Amino acid sequence: MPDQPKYQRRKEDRPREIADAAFEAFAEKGYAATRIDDVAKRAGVSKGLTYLYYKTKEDLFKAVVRNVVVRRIDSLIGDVESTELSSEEFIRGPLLGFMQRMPGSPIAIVVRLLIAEGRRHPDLVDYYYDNVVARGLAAIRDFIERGVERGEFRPAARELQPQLLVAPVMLSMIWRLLFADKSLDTDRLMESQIDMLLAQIKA
Amino acid sequence: MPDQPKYQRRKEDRPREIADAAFEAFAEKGYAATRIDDVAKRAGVSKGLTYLYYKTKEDLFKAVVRNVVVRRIDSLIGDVESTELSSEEFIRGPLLGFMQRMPGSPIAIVVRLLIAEGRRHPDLVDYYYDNVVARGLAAIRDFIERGVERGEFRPAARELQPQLLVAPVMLSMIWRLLFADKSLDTDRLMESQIDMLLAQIKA
Amino acid sequence: MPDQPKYQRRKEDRPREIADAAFEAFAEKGYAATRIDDVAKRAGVSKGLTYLYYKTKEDLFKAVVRNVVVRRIDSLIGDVESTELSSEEFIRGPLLGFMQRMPGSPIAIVVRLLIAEGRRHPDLVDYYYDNVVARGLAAIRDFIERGVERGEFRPAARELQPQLLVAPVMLSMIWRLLFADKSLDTDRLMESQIDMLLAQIKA
Amino acid sequence: MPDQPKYQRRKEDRPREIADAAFEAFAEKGYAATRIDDVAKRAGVSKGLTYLYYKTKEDLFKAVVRNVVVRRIDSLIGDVESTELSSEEFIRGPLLGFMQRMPGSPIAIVVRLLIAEGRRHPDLVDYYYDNVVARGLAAIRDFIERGVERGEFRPAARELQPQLLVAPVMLSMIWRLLFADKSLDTDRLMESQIDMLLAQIKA
DNA sequence: GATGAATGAGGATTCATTCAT
DNA sequence: TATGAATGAATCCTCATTCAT
Repeated sequence: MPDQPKYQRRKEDRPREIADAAFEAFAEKGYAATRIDDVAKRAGVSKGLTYLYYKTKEDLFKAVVRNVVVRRIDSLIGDVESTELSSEEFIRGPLLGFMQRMPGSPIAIVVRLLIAEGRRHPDLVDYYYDNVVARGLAAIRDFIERGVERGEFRPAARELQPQLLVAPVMLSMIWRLLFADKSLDTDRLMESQIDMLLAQIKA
Repeated sequence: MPDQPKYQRRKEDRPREIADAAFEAFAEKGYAATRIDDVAKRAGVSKGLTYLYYKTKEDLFKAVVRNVVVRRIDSLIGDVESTELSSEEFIRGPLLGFMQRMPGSPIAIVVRLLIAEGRRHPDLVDYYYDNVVARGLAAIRDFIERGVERGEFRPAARELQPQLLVAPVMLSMIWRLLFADKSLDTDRLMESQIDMLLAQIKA
Repeated sequence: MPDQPKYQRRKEDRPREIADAAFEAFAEKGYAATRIDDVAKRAGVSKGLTYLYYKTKEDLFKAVVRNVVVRRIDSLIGDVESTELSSEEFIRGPLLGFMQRMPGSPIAIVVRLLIAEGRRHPDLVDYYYDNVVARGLAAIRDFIERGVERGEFRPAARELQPQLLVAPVMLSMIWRLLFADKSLDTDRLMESQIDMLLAQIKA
Repeated sequence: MPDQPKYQRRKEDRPREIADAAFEAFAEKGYAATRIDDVAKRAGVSKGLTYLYYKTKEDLFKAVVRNVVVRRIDSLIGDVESTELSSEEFIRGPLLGFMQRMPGSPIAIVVRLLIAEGRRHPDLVDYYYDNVVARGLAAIRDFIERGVERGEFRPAARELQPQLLVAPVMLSMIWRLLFADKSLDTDRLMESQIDMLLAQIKA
């Protein structure tokens, strides 16, 4: 197809296209090893254009993280909140599903990027904490509180550290990132954790 | 004689000194941002000498990981194995202590390095898996088996995924690496997990 | 109609407007450090339009120099020539005034630009020499000749190098460009020089 | 001559060699148009080595200016001060010679560089002012004072602006830099100026 | 063995210039 | 004409690696 012009104007889409390409590249190679040239090539764009939308490589990195986080986290959390199931049904159903999807989601990759580069981008870490971690933990606490009020959970459930629910998700993420081939039934891991937690807090 | 060196160092220690310096540097700045010059300076050695012992920066990185892993893991695990307590006493005592020390140990830093750079060093990841993960998991399995045989644990304990014990350790590691300042009682997290697990498996 | 342009500008003015904007920019930052984008923004015009009138940045530079030179030099010299004063009155009056205005005039900035970039634009230097320097020197020579013929100056005045009159102007220009803050009474400098010159050549 | 090793260690000489090469390059092309690569090539050195001695291009520029100034100005001024001639003999002899050498000296090139780049390097301009301009002016004032005390100059000579002596030097410098080919007898220009000045101030 | 001066490939960034709209 | 998105060559600077001493 020799008709493809090498010069196209698509102002609207470029920033997202470039950020998406950058996400792929960072995911594959990490921040430091990714060359802007690579990103541009992936996005089908010249190196210079990247700089039109993102002043520096660091800017691009930040955009990528925020982008992925805001775009995905809302949809993930959104799924969870719209429910009228009993607490246990909800946990064993939508919540478990949500948790099981995390290790394969782009969030996992963002986590890796943050672990690798977080030191040099404390504002990004803060952003991630505020928009993902804090919100997630709050959601869990609210959910437990509601369960207690409904009489589904024992009052002592309020003492539960929400991170106990997150821990197997975290381990599964890291496991997959590092040992993709070494089998671990991450789904069952989370189920077991939920079993244990429910045994503890059910009324 | 002003030509006398300030201090006499045995040549045999040089490789280790360099690797230790490199570990510090990598821990502080990450792999990419660490310059060989930094490492040499930290080790009190010239840049050229570094290359005498480690052909490339990558070699040095690998040596660092292996070094830290073998040197520390043995001592950490060693502490745990020499015991004649009951299974529960052991878990609540030495094992818990071991787990609680992990997030602050060099292993946590190695984990970060592996997460950040693992993609490009699959052999390192394998090495880490074999020498840390696999050994750790096996140790847990052996321990449970012994508990079952002793009648301290229910036979169903054999089905337990050892990663359930590791999960809160993992989460605590990552939490500290990223959110050092955002308080989380990681000690209590691990205790709670152990409480839950014991409730599940105790005879 | 919101589509109506805020102000209507005649197309014929565009080249001059752009050149004026470029003059300002070059004056402020120098040739190399001036971006075409800056010039366009100053002119209230798009970058592309600049290229419609000036094929390259160099073209623009040349236009700027020629522009400023022709537009200003004529007005400056014009002020001087229309007179019927005696030679001494003329020198101490209009000519001195003209000289004293030079260091603050755009000519001074063109001089700086030529000094900085002249090497790469010999044609521009020639242009400047022909249109400013040669004309100026000739005017001085003519003036002296007239004074001699009128008996106001001694015949030996013909031997005078016109540059003696220009020298303090030159020094004042450079002084202001470089040492704006280090005070020098440039007006008095030129007066003194004229005193000395007149003492030499007066009949 | 295939024996010339491409790898030579001459730590002592490098900085000066590089600065000298840079001086040449800046003199020829100006600051902005000079590539570090050019400088390195001229110095017979790799690009990287330049950065070992000069952290940035700007540093190199500053070193060049300071270098040239300090190295040359002292020798030039030194020639002048060691004398026991009468004031007039001194002016017409060593001082005139000194002035006549200026336009062809490296100082002239530094002047051009400062005029071109001074805006962006105010500290350099200050340095130049303090080390060249101020010292030069002070020397002239001292010299006149001495002449007055000796009865060789009239007391009114103290009112003379030293810049009157410098003006033809300045003009000659600029003239040569720009109009090398357009003849001007700069030597005679300075002689004439000295004639005029002496006529004014001689007792 | 040690040193650190020297090399040079590699990558971020800028900006004059082009061209689809 | 007029715009400004898009291009890509050019250039600064870094740093792993080499090698004369």
